[in-house]
Amino acid sequence: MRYRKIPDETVRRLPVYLRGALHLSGRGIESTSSKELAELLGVEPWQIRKDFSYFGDFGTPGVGYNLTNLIKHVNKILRLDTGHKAALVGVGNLGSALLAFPGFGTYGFEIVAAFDNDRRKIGRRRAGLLIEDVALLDSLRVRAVHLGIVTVPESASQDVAEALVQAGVKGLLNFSPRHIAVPRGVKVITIDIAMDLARLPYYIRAG
Amino acid sequence: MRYRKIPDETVRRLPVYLRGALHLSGRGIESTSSKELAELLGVEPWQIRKDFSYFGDFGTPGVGYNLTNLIKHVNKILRLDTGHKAALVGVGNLGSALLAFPGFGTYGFEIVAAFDNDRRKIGRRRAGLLIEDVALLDSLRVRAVHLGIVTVPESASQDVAEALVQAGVKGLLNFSPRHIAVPRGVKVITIDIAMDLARLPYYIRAG
DNA sequence: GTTTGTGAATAGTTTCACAGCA
DNA sequence: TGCTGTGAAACTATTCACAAAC
Repeated sequence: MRYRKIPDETVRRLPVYLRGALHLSGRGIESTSSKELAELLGVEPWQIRKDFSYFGDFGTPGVGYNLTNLIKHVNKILRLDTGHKAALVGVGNLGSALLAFPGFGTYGFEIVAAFDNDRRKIGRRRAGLLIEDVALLDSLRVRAVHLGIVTVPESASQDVAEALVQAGVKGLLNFSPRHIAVPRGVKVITIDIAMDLARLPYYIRAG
Repeated sequence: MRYRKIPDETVRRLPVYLRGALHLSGRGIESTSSKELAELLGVEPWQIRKDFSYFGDFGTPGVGYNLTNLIKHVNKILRLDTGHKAALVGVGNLGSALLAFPGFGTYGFEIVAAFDNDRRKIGRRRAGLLIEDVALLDSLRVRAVHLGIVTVPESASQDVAEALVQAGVKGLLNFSPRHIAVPRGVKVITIDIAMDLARLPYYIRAG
């Protein structure tokens, strides 16, 4: 059935399915089933079918899902079909690692700008990208960059986020361990690495 | 009330509260309220109170929460009170960044070993830590290391995970973009950075 | 026979509203 | 008065089971 409200959890899982579909497709496979995809991704088949059911008929009963078709549809739903430019702010250890990280290309992202406030870094290059002065963040508006990756220290992340929003950025991937307040219409996803590690010991019983 | 089943979502949020409590405590503040903590962390006050209610009486009605007490209790619930040793496998860009990352200390973690399979890296140092041969992962057992951080390429992560489990590791923080299968009793938390970024465009309307 | 798509049942989580304590 | 702690209500998500499609 079409046009029901899409659960947030479904949106969270769609990139997982997309990753699996791209993986299989990259190996020359043309179609898959919810069972096969579920096994690959470590999820349940009915979850996949249910999630896809919110968006319409992806598959063919008795046969499965055509991968090209599946990838095309999920890309469209997630608005990944047009490609996206991102700017990274904070070229420290983590920032440098992300600039060199090939994984963003998988989903059609390209980091087109890097900023820092350190005079010794500005003007240099990392992973082929010129490091610009963070004071000149506003140039992102004319460059049509709508995504920002924040890898600055905790103490600077709110200010940097505000500057990015000021420059027209609509989505932020925040690696600093704190909540970032943004206006309506801007979405922040925070990855707090230490915090994720902090959940592990709870699940380790009688170790 | 004590000893109800603790929702997974509550366990996921406890490190957030801990982070907030540590932040306030570090500024010399002695007590807080669910309202103040909620504002700091960008969550709702009743959510905090509800979550804490699963574990017993943390607070004082009319007053709030004593931060020292709160931190001690949450640390204990999350089993962070004893400290944990972690080993990192894969000293590439991301791995190197994580070795230098100070945030793990916040929750009592220490990375005590780093491994790679690259002959040119083995024997060298990163962030003060000797890079060891991944073939000698088994030494982790006698070193009582129970947590592993996996920053190897996708193609190697399942093998590395199995070697870590073989060496007695009970919890894995996986940065490779794929599902890792592990035996019962071992917990994996996967951070797929590109995938998190891939969710952003969906939430950006009329941009 | 196989696999999808989905209502219905079940399970889990969030939110409310307020009693009770300091 | 102010703030916690928590049942109950409202909401959301997962799981099942099977009819329909190939």
